[in-house]
Amino acid sequence: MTEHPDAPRSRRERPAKPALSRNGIVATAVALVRSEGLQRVTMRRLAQELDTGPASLYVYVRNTAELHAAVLDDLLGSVDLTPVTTPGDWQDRLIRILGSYGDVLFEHPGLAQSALVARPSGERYLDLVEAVLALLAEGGVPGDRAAWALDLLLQFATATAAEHAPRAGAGSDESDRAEEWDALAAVLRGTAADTHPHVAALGADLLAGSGEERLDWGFRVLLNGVLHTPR
Amino acid sequence: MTEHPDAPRSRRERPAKPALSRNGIVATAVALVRSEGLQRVTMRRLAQELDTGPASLYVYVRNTAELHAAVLDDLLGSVDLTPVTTPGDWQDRLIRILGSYGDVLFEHPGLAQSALVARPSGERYLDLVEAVLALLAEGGVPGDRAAWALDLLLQFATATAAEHAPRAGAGSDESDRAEEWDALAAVLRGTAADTHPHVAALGADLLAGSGEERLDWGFRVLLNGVLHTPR
DNA sequence: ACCTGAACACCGTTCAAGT
DNA sequence: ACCTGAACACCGTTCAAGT
Repeated sequence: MTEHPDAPRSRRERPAKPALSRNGIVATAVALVRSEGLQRVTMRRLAQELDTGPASLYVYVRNTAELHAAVLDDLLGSVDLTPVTTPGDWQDRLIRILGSYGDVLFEHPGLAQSALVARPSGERYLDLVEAVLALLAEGGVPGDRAAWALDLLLQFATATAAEHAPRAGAGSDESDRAEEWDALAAVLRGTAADTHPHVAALGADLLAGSGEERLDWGFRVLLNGVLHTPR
Repeated sequence: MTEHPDAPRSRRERPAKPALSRNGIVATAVALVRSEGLQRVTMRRLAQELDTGPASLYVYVRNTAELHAAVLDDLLGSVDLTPVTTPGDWQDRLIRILGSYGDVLFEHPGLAQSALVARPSGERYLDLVEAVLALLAEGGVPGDRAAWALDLLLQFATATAAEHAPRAGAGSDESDRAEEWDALAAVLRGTAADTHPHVAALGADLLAGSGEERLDWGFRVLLNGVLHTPR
């Protein structure tokens, strides 16, 4: 109303520093996570991006854990929930949704790690929960089991993604991971058959299979298990 | 042989600074984890305890992740593996072993978090793996399934323990966790039945049950699932 | 009332230089 | 050859003081 067309001409230099707000902070954090990865999204770095000091963020965000939860909830917006209403086997559709959830986390394993410790509870997360419960109900899973099955399924997907998080500290990556895998394979090969017969017998089979195959099998194990295990 | 009885009398002040070694470093780290918790066992703090600078540790330990893995493997020595050779139902015995593994991790959730990212591969871990595989074999689980079931079972126990890890940063504790739980309960109560009918229908049931009950049920779900899910 | 500079109390890791 | 002081490049969080 009484707003000047080009109002406060004070000290504004280029892109105009927008006022801080929780949404703005989270949105900037999401953009930063997308472009540079979670490791770089520290309170200090985020503050710098917003052209302020880190202390200012604490007016809108309780701590780093809460920030991560908010970022994750935002990213969860890209989970494909359409299989809820698609025709076909309910287990396959449920696994497709969980797989989509897993995909999001696989791109940000550090967030998966956070999610394990501080479960998100935002809008998008709630939508995901609703979708999973809807399909479990469609499959005839009793309510009391569905409640716990939900956690089992999401925890499995989350933990599997978290396994790929970079270890803190010095930048490692593919090479480190491969090295680790080789080391583990060597340990297994070197395991004496007389002290660890079962390990020796299975040998390389213990490491067989792609992550995707294992994930899919794990989901089916959980679903079959839920169907066969009353409380 | 040619050792002087009270040899190098040089600069030694009281408890005699022992020479550094990988074992000594890990043993000190374990003691420190036991007495002060993982959060306090940083490279710097550990070096201080050993009366040297942090750089010296890197002669014996590649990085923090490796140190954590070594500490965990040591602590795994207190996992009770006796149920392997005890009479009784194999599933119950297996769950007892997994429960004992879980107990160790529950005391050090931060280590559980590390274990998720950098799987241990030490002696004690191998003993645990052997025990789990032995019982799966006793239960008639085919080898190819047992190999993957092993990971599923250990990952579930590990992830469940990791959930209790303290969020990095400012010291939180019981009160923070209770607050979080209340917040989640409030979100569930406030969930509209028309947008999220299944969430609303289950309501507080979603949070029902103690951690122990859920853990036990989870193990049984996994075992039943494994028995019913070929690869 | 709202915001934040500056400080507090730390980190992991590396590497040039010492013994 | 082995070890390490000192530096590099950071952290999260708080709070007294400013506007």
